[in-house]
Amino acid sequence: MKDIAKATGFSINTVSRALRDDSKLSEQTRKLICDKADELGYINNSLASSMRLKHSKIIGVITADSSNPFFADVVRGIEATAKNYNYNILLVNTGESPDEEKQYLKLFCGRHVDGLLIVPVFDDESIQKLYSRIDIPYLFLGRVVKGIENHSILHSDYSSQKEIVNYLINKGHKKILYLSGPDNVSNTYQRLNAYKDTLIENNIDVDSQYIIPTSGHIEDGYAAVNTAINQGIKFTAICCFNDLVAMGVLKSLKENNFDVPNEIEVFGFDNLKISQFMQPSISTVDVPKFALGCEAVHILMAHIEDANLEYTTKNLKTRLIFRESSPREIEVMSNN
Amino acid sequence: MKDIAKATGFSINTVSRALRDDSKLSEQTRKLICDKADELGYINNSLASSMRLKHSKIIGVITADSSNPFFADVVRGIEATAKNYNYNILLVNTGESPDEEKQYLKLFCGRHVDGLLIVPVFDDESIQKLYSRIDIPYLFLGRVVKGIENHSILHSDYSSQKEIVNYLINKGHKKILYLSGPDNVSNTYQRLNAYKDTLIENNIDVDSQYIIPTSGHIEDGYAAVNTAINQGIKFTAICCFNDLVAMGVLKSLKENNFDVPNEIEVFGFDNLKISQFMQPSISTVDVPKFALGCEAVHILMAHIEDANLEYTTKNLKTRLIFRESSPREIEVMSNN
DNA sequence: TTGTTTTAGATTAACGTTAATCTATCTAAA
DNA sequence: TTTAGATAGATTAACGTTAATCTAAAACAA
Repeated sequence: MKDIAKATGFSINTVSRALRDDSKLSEQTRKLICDKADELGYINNSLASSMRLKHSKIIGVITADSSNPFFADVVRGIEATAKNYNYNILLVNTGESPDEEKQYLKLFCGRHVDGLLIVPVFDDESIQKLYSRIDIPYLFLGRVVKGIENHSILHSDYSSQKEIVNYLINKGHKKILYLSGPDNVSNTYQRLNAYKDTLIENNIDVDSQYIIPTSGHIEDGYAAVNTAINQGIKFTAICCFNDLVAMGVLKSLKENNFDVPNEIEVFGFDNLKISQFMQPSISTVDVPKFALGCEAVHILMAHIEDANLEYTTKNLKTRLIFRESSPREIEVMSNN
Repeated sequence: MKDIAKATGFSINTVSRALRDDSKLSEQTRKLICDKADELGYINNSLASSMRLKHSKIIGVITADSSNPFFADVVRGIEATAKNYNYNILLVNTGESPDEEKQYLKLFCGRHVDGLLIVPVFDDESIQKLYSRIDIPYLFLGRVVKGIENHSILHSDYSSQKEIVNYLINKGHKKILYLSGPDNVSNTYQRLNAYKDTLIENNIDVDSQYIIPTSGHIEDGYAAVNTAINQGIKFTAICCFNDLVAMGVLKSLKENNFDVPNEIEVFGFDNLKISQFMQPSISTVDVPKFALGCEAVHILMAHIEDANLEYTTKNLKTRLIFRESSPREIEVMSNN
């Protein structure tokens, strides 16, 4: 800007105004300055602007793992919507580590992002304290943080998982394997509890052998089922923490010559795009991932615009999707 | 910092030094200040620091689509490596649009990122001009930009694709469908040229009917094969621009009752993790995605540290991976 | 005692932008 | 002719941090 001022003879401030159409400078002056700016390849230094303006037009996104297709979709939603508001996103991954989460939280505060969208880990007291101190608007995506109410935007984990288990039980399944999710993630507990509760409500014993923890990756599903089979555990259906796990499950089942769905039915969770391309295609819960990201930005923006706006937790609708790995028709199982 | 200064009675500058262990203040003073900083929950304003320091410790990443598992892996590599250098990344997606690329390029320059890692679109003159003006170190990932040499870090697209086609021809295939990639991407041309060149070298006519453009998504592969079959095109092998397309191909083939690989062999590209979990598992080219990201950061850092370092293009090694969709054994085809 | 060195900390300018406030000039109405 | 009002642009302080430079006091040697 200094160079432009020097080159055009105007004051540095007049240049700033011209570049922003701020005050009514004469069209002639404005044009002159802007042309010179183009010529010199001027690019506004947004560090300086942000510092002065007290906002950065950036929203910080702390996700667990953006290479996971689930979060990737959420992030796409965030990005697309943020762009409409003329915001950019700064994206980091915690890999589900509370320490990373804390570190990035501070980083973003220091960079003065205008808002924060977080896929948080579940259970860590010091994080709670950190959040209580943060004066930037923030929202949790698809998860809940103990002790911090009303900052989440959720998808109905508990009820969806219940629906699945109920459906399988109604179909006659009694031996349902549950491949659970990673440790420090609220969805894991909600889904697992739904599984247990539903069994109990239907007078089926909850056998801890039938609950296998995974970290939610495709190879975990593969390994878990292999192990279960080797241990001689008998089952006629498998509920997976997510579609990725279900994909691994399918491979193990195939290698062990189990017919899906006729011998074993498989249910995933999330409705990743690939799931419909698997053979067999995977029955699952459609979680509105992209919409979750969009909605989160909308809500966050409302909080950015009005610092006094009260937080409320929102719950997004999901729906079961029946595909080849566990088709809707009751007949399939009634034959057995 | 002002508050800390006020609270402790030291000058604002002494506070700054204490917080950075900069000069040798007495341990007592340092401790006093740092404790107070903790108490007040002080977080360094990195906007101000960056402005003063002339570096941001951020590297800007412009990717085509980070929800694509390929780029997701690359980004993971970038992120992991950047973290070792104590850098953070600012991630944006262009969706293969030259305009977006230009816009983000300016954005990052304005934000004074210390370096730029870009998955660029191919063919746009104005972008060339932009790049020539940028005074921030930058590298292109896995792609080439016309007119800007030596800024790329590549994987051997042309030679890998040739290897595949040669392999299929040697197996006896003459009718090889090629599902090509998106329009403005250098890999598309390199792979397509490899396909054409190899056919010609083997005295097989290049029939334009056998080359079907896709935008590289899973549903494109599905649609393309459906169309080809409906048009009555006969083929015994399909080369896909990438694994995603191959996955769509597999579904179409299955629905149309073609046996893979006995009737039709399928080859992908990229070696996504999921590819080995497909049924049948997909033969493909292993592109070192994560390593590409890592390597890119290493090189970029070298350029950040030494502005005069000369750019050279690096080519990463790939290798063919034979799986069920096109197994290695020659016997498979020699029966036909 | 004097002078030199060391230690501890303060003063100040700067990074690039913005915005409140101010000044000068021109126009037009009273 | 005088003056209010509009128009065009300049001056200046501020955002939060850092670093070069400076000052004061203490420590030590000759």
